[in-house]
Amino acid sequence: MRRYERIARDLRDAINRGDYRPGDTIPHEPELMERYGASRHAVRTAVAALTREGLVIPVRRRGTVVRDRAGRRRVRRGLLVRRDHRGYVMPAAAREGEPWQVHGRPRRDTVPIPARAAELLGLEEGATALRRRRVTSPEGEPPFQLVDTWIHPDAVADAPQVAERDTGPGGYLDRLEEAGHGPLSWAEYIRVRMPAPDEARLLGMPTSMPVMEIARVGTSARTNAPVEATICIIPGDRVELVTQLRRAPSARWRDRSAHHDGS
Amino acid sequence: MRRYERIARDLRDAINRGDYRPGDTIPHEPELMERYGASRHAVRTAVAALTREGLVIPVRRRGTVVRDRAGRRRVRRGLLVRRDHRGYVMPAAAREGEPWQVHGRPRRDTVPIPARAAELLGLEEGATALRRRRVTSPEGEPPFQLVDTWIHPDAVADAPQVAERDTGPGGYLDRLEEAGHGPLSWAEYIRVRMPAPDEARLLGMPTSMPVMEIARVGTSARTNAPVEATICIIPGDRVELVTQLRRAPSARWRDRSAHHDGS
DNA sequence: CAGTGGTCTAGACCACAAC
DNA sequence: TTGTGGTCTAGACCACTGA
Repeated sequence: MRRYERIARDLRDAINRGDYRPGDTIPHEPELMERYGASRHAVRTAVAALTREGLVIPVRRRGTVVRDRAGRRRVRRGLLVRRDHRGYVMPAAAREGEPWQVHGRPRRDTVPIPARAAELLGLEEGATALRRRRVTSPEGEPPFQLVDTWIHPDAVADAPQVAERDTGPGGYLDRLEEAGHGPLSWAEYIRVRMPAPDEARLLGMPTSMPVMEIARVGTSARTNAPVEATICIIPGDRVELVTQLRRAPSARWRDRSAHHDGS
Repeated sequence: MRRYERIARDLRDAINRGDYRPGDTIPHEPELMERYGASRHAVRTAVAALTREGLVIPVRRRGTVVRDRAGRRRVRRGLLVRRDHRGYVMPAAAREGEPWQVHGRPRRDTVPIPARAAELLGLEEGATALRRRRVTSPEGEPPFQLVDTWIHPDAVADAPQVAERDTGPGGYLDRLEEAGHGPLSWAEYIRVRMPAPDEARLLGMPTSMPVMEIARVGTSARTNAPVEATICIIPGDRVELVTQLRRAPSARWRDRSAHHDGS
């Protein structure tokens, strides 16, 4: 067993035993170096392993903190866009009636549009667009998802209220639909990738843990072009998509009583 | 710009320019150390960055090889289990009639069941079970998916032919259904994680790139318990799940002509 | 301002796997 | 046998940032 493996194992066991609880810090680097007679590199390699596993997260000035692992949420995937009583699209992970909270304060900025959002909206990379950004989770849990909503500049021109702080009853989607783009239709794109540093920071997750990216693009019924894109980033250890499958008509089932053996 | 960033940028540009083509090796470590006057650590950090991006993959003895990036496949997700003319479940990524190939030779082993498969089949971890393992891709492309099929030991007892090399017409699923478990019903579970070293090796991908894990569990109509689980691992840069969404009945659309503003 | 993160040097040894 | 991967030592300096 390698030295860093031994250090990592000891720390992992201690965390799993509860010697260190969520929010506690594990011993800092100089102490681990002394305790194991190891170089800083070896200690850092050990802690990096725990970080990749999502057990701990380094926090500047405080030390390496044991992460609150809230467990995996099963996200039931259907084919429906659900909207809550205010008209906002419900998080796919939300159970009916379940209270959700916002972490920090939601942002509303006009920023240079990154490659992925530009691709989804059919824009040039580097142009600026309106972004709404918020971090949410089920009530009482650590951050679950980072949600960015991008609105196409043309659509903002059609429905200026979508750029306001208060988008009015039913939210920005109703404004877009009223402005001649309704009824919107949506497609969903799911990818796997590593988080950008700012995404990881906002989600309280290590950059070495992958995320699931769920992008939903709303297309105008009038122009048949994308008008809004919502990109949802979820830490990989927090989510599992679940779907009940049906048997396709071609997926025959022959039971043993019906034994005519047709090719 | 950090030294390793500069090295990484130069190599990235050279690869994108086509100076190094898929299958070529980039200059090896001693040469890069000399060319940039950098330590091995700095050079390795630079190459590690390219590896994370999926541009290159280290191959023992050959060097660091430029990866054949076959691009992302859009996997249209529906709710149906499709089976081909032989009765086998079709890869979700397969287009109708598209030829697929197998990489290496399919394996059929009785091995200790890992945690994930045990969980899906409701077995104790460490017990042994029958695994069929194969790596497939669309014809002519590098490995796309690693598919492991696990069959519950009880189900093997019910339908011994599923453990044979030739599982007969319609494949193992027909054998299970004939043995009294039909019609099977399936659920699908999608997760995000980092690959195990052997998974990464079989898929020709770096261990620092995430994978999408798509698990399909078949449940017996008779016992109402899982009888088979198929776990499909796909490199994160090769796949995108796509779903067309429908509007839920509650997701009202009010057009501007119908302006009665009902709360 | 302490304790991380990140970068960097200049060495070392062993394992592994493909050519 | 060669060129990786991986591990390790023993240093160094700077940046960041939250208590």
